Amino acid sequence: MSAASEATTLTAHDVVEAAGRIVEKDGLDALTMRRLSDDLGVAVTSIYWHVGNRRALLDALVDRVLADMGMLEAIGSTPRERMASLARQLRAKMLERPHLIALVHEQAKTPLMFLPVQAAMAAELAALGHRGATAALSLRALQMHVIASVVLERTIERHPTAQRAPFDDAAWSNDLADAELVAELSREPDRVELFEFGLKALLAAL
Amino acid sequence: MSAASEATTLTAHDVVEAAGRIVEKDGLDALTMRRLSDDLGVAVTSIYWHVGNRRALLDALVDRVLADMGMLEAIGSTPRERMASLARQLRAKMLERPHLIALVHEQAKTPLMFLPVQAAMAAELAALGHRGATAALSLRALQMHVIASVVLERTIERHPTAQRAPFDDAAWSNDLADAELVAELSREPDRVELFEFGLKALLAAL
DNA sequence: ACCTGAACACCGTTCAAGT
DNA sequence: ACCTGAACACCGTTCAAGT
Repeated sequence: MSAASEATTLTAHDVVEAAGRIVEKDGLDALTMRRLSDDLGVAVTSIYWHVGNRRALLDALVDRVLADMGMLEAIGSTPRERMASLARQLRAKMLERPHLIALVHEQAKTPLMFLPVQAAMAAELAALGHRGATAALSLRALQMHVIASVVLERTIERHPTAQRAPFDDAAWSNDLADAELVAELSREPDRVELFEFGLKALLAAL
Repeated sequence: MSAASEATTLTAHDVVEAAGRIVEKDGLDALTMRRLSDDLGVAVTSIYWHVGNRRALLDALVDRVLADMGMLEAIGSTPRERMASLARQLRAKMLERPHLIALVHEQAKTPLMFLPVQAAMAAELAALGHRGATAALSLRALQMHVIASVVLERTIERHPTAQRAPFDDAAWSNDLADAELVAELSREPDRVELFEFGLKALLAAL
């Protein structure tokens, strides 16, 4: 089931699979047509026969990732708890394959990742008496929070400590200086705490 | 003052300026060393003498953008109003040059754009009785919201209507279907409304 | 139907050579 | 100190040619 790269003829599916492995392991920049053809033990040009071109390959890859997302289950006793659990699960799922979700985001398909939980969240919102345009706005705010959390998390991960401030001292050298605040801001943020803070605020605003 | 591309010898500053114009106008992908050298009427290789390489050029460009951000002024009578005004102004400033802030974000320097307002926001938080770690968390949540808003806005702009759902029908074909919600979600979101919703929720959570 | 090699126009970058 | 052209190793892509 796993050793699929046999001597049998190549399929478009094989190409997308191999491309997915490259991106997941070494990032989008590592996915060149030549590297891909090498991994498949085939000439560069046969890739083009199967998937058209690089752009089409990325489209197919994004579709594959979206299809792999699967359904999530709301857990908790109150509507708000259940919505929070959905948001947390979606976030966790996205963080599992950072490079691939970066690709999805680059292709502006991030909202599609939210679809599997949209209906479930709508049910919870209905339980709170929200529907129509109001429910849509809440849904989108939650969606934006989850996506933002993942996108920013990935950014932090890429460049671990690039947080030094150029005009830091100048900006803070006034009477209002709060030493503990400044010290805290110079540390790396607790991402989970930050995610939970925004999540709680949004749910409370419903 | 503007016609600076005279016959005088080239400087690193000129190179960064020209690069900024290219990115601002045609996006990051349009910035190639050869295009840049053409714009400057110079051989490709002299670029390398002045700025090292492409990576260093991008770093310099990011520094320039960050330095150009300038200070903002808190407007409003209550601390919350003043913080909201700062967030709105920062967002507006970032949206002025989408391609350049995309570059800043790609280089993981987005948090640095928040520095000019950080001290001002800290003062407002102090007025609300928040300081230290609590204030830092609030600050970061606000920061995340502004950045997320801009980053997502840019994504939407790039691919105007790529929001069709593959398993849309299946996901929604249950008894809880809310026709108005579904219709609303198929429309483009009102970005300002979405931004204000999250902003209000975060400020209320303080 | 599937795969290949040769070729093209483009990259970023290096380096010896000019003034 | 500043600028150049030639050259290198890489890209994505096309196309005529093979089986």
